[in-house]
Amino acid sequence: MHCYVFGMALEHAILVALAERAGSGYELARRFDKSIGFFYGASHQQIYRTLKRMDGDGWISCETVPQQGRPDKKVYSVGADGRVELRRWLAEPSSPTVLRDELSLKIRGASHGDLSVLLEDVRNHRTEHQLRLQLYRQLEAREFPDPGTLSGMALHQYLVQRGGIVLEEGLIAWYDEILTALHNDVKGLTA
Amino acid sequence: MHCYVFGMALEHAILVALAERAGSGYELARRFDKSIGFFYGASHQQIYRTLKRMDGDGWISCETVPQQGRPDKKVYSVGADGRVELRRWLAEPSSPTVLRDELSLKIRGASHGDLSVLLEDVRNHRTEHQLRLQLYRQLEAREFPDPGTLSGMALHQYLVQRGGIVLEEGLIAWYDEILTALHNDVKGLTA
DNA sequence: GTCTGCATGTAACTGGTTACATGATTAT
DNA sequence: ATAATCATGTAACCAGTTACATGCAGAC
Repeated sequence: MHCYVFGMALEHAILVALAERAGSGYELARRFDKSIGFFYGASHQQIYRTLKRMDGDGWISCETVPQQGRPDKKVYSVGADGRVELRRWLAEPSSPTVLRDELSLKIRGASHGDLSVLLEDVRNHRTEHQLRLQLYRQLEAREFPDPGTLSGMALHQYLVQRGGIVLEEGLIAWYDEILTALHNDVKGLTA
Repeated sequence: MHCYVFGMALEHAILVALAERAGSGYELARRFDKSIGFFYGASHQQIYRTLKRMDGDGWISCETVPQQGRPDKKVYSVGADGRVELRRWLAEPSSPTVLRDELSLKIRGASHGDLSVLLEDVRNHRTEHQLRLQLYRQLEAREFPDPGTLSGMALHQYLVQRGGIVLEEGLIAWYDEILTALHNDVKGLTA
């Protein structure tokens, strides 16, 4: 009767982010809106709370930085214990990918509701993911103009970016398939 | 100051499942291990708890069915109020796709740990998703041999299945990209 | 004067995970 | 004997969401 203890991974996401570059809670929240956050979302409240706990555990340390014209900020950086924990966590088998997609559930239950409203929903999701894909491709072109030459950290960041692109492309192809199939289906029913 | 209230979607997943076919908590847990569950995971404890609440809310009703040689089971089915709620929920804009992938986080932080251990982890994930993809393709071939002729519920189920296939293919392509790139990187460093 | 950005948090709630608990039947 | 499948749950805990709360600076 074995049992893996997964979870509490936001701490590790923050550890990775702070190991790349020290930063404040606010700034981490911005970073989690982009890059890292696309694979691991987190709200600012969650981030502040977790930073406090990690500071208490001695994984990170905090320095208050006064600024002119702006509120003070607390800049956190990874300490020795945090680096040990990061290493430990990296060596651990990672938990399976979790996908939670309400839209696919609605597609599955589509016959119990209004199909045209649902199609509008699919179109909206498609638009959103199309925008995100464009953003990813822009970032890719700007930050990694010559992928063949990358190594180390830059290569790792590039590979994660690639994952985002591949997934978004897949989603969009899927939305198109849904729209085509259900559009034909609606026409077939009303004709 | 608008605010969408998302969440509590397991109830709706169960509503969709029970609208397809009435069933017990145990049986729903089995179904959530397959098909629906790939896009919306849920443990049996969660399912039992939620079924109880939904019964209390009058969305579903329960009938105890005695069996020979097996424990009694409680078979739930969707009632009138549940069907109303299902309709209401279907018309609502659906929450964005949530992806939580620890592995991509580890790739990003790879330089702070042992790369070969991480590559093993990527290989394991690849194997798991390859198996799942094979399963999906088997199901597709068995249940939907002639996709062009589908309509209604069968078409909707097929489309969700297609989403699974597209996503798994994307993930596997990504894992291969990672393995190729990091394998070269490791060789470059040790050479 | 109003909105956006910077910057930090608390409190209440909801949803999800883990561990524990029981007990019969069937197959190896 | 031992494990797997069928079948149901409770309790404690942990993680994530939503709402509320404050306050300054600079742009329009």
